[in-house]
Amino acid sequence: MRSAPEDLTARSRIRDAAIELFGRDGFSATTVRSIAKASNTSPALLLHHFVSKDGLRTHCDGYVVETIRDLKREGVISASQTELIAQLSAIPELQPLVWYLRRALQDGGPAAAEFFDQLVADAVIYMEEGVATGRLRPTRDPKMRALMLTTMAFGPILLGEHIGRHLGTDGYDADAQRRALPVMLEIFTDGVFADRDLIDSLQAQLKEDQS
Amino acid sequence: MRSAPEDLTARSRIRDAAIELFGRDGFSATTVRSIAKASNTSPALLLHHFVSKDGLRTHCDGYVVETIRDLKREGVISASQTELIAQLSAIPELQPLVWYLRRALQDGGPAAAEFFDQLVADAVIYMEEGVATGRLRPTRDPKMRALMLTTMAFGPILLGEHIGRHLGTDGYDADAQRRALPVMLEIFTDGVFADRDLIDSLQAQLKEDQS
DNA sequence: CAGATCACTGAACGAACGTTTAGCATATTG
DNA sequence: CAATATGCTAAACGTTCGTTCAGTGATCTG
Repeated sequence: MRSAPEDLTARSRIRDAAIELFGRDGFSATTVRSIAKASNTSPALLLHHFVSKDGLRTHCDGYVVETIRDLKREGVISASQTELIAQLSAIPELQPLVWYLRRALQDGGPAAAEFFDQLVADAVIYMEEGVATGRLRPTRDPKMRALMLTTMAFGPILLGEHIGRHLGTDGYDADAQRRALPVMLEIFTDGVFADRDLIDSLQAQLKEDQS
Repeated sequence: MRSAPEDLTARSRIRDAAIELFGRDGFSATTVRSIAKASNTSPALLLHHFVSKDGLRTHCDGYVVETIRDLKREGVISASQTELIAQLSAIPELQPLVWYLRRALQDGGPAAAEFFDQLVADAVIYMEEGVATGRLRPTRDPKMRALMLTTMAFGPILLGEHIGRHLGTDGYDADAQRRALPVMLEIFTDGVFADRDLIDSLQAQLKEDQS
């Protein structure tokens, strides 16, 4: 993933090939033999290093989570969920990582959970700072807002195929993100609802429920 | 899906079981034998009716798309993408349909594409009406806004597992949606960004590019 | 330099997969 | 009433799956 395959140890070549194939085709559609072939090794060596196919998945999960954490610490990528994936996508070598995360977030499992929770926790802090400096509006429920904004930020990423079909791009790539930016800023600066009836009536009702 | 399994023909029982299992476990993790068992039939009968496992998938795709279209026409569910899934989730018998769509949207395929495109097209119309009546803010790019709002609306649905973990709910169910509603209204009424620097500078730049 | 450890392989195993086949009832049709 | 079609099944086929095994050559170790 970082240099030419022939330079790396067989163990890391297997891991990189697995991350790419698991992410692209899914876990159960990826065979041990296809990973061995893609990494120029043998099925037996794969199991020699990782015990079983499930063991390899667990190893990949841990590796991906750790890599993301390292990239954050090194400042290569920021902790903001809206920018994180964009930044990852901008580095071609890390593209398989994005695919893998995409697949893992949907299929579940501990790696995806840890990744997602870290993202939400970061968003809470990031937004607290934004509110303090006056860049972001305050909210009555910071944790809920961070949670919902994080999940919504993943919508375009998870459905990148359909965005690509509409915009003629390769998924939700840099070009698509650039073209979507104006309406995204529109939405998140001025909102979408023009009148305040909806939110006012809800807040009145919530106050009534409290008393 | 509509009444007790023993009342239906074997053909429809197979189809319903397939929709449930494909949606829950994915296509390649679901076996012909497991579908046959869940529908109280035999693998041979499944292939007698649907030629192959792929044929069954194609049939399910068509059935799901057609069912959604019928429900829209009958007025059981609305065409608004933000409410559609919530309305589908509210009808327990249709829950497998939501799972199936979720899986199909991620895996791709013609059924998911048609479903998604229909959703975006409906959103464009729905929002045009909203702007005309003054309920929604106007936008410079109605199609792009409809596209992005539709994809973002799917974020919480696709990542329901993680929302459930944070809120203690069963995914993005009715309870989770109710609790998220205040911040969602907050976000889509007042926005998130407090100052207009971001959007102003972008618009200035866009104007500059035009000239 | 003997012995243990390590990276690695080809061949094979049992299980499970999607699919085929031959055949059995029960209707429908000429 | 014979003939055809339909709904359905048990058994088996060939393939591919994840995994095991026996063994080879290189490298490290005492």
